Amino acid sequence: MTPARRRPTDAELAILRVLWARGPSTVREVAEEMGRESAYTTVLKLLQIMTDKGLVRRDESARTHVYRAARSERFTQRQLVRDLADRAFGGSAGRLVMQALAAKPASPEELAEIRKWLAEQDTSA
Amino acid sequence: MTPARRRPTDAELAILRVLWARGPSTVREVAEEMGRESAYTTVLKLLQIMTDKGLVRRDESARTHVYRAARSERFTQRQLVRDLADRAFGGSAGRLVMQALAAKPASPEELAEIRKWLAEQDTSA
DNA sequence: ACAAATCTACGAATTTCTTCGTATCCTCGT
DNA sequence: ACGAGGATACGAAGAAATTCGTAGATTTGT
Repeated sequence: MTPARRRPTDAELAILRVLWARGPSTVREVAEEMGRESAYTTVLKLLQIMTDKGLVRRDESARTHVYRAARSERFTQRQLVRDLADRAFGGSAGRLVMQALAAKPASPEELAEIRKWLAEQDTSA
Repeated sequence: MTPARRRPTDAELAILRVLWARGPSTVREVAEEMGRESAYTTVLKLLQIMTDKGLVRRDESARTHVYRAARSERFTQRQLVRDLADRAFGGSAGRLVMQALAAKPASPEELAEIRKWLAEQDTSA
C-alpha cells in the first residue's frame, strides 16, 4: 500500500521552499524567513502535519527540533510538473513546455541551457 | 478590485477539460463524459459554483442550460504554468521547462516543435 | 531558586473543496 | 389533463487545509 502521495499544498510548499533554501531549520528560523505573515504556531503546526505526511523529517535529539525536507527540491519539482501535465495537458510534458515558454519569458541563459539539453537528446537518440 | 483570480481546483479543472474537448455542453453531457465517477448533481453543483466564479458561462435561454469554458484552454494552461513557476520554481519558467523535460519523456514530434520555437526566438532576437 | 523566555503539543474555529440527497419545477407524450 | 422523466436549486454534511490560542514543559539568566 503506497502512502497515497498527494502533492504538497500551497502552505506546505511555501515551507518547503524555505527548507530547501536554508537547509535544516528550526521552527523559529522558518517562521522568521517567511516574514510575519504567519504566526509561529501556524508554522509549527504545519511542520508537525508535514512530518506525519512524510514531507519533512524531524530531528528531535535536541529540545528545539530541527526540520529538513524529506525530498529534494528537484524531486518535488518533477512531481509537481508531472502532476500538472496530467491534470491540464493530457499528460504531455511537451505541450506543457510549449506553454511555459510562451507564458513567461525565460532568460537567454536558460534558453541556452534548454537548447543544450535538446542537442544532447539528439545525439543520444 | 481584481476578481481575485485563483486557479481552478482539481475538480473544476476536470470539468473544464471536458468543456474544452467537447465545446459547449449540458450538465448531462459533461457528467456522462466523466464516466460514472461523480453523480449528476455533483457536476451540476460544480458548474453552478464555476459560473459564480466566472470560470464558465451559462446559456440559460433554453430550459436545459448549456455551459462553456469562460477562458480558453491555452489561457488557463498558461495561468497554471505561471502559477506553478511562482510557487515552486522561484518564478523561473526556464527552470520549470528543464524539470518538465526531465520529468516526462516528450515525443520526438514535440521535441521538434520545441526546437523550432527556440530557433524562431533566436532569429527574432 | 525563581522568573522570564522559549519550545512543543493539542484542540478548536474557519474556510474551502467536494459530494450528493431532496425538493421543486417544467415539458412532453398519451 | 396528468403523470413520468428530466432539469435546476438548495442545503447540508464530510474532508481537507489553514490559522492561531492556550497549556504545559524545559531551559536560561540573574
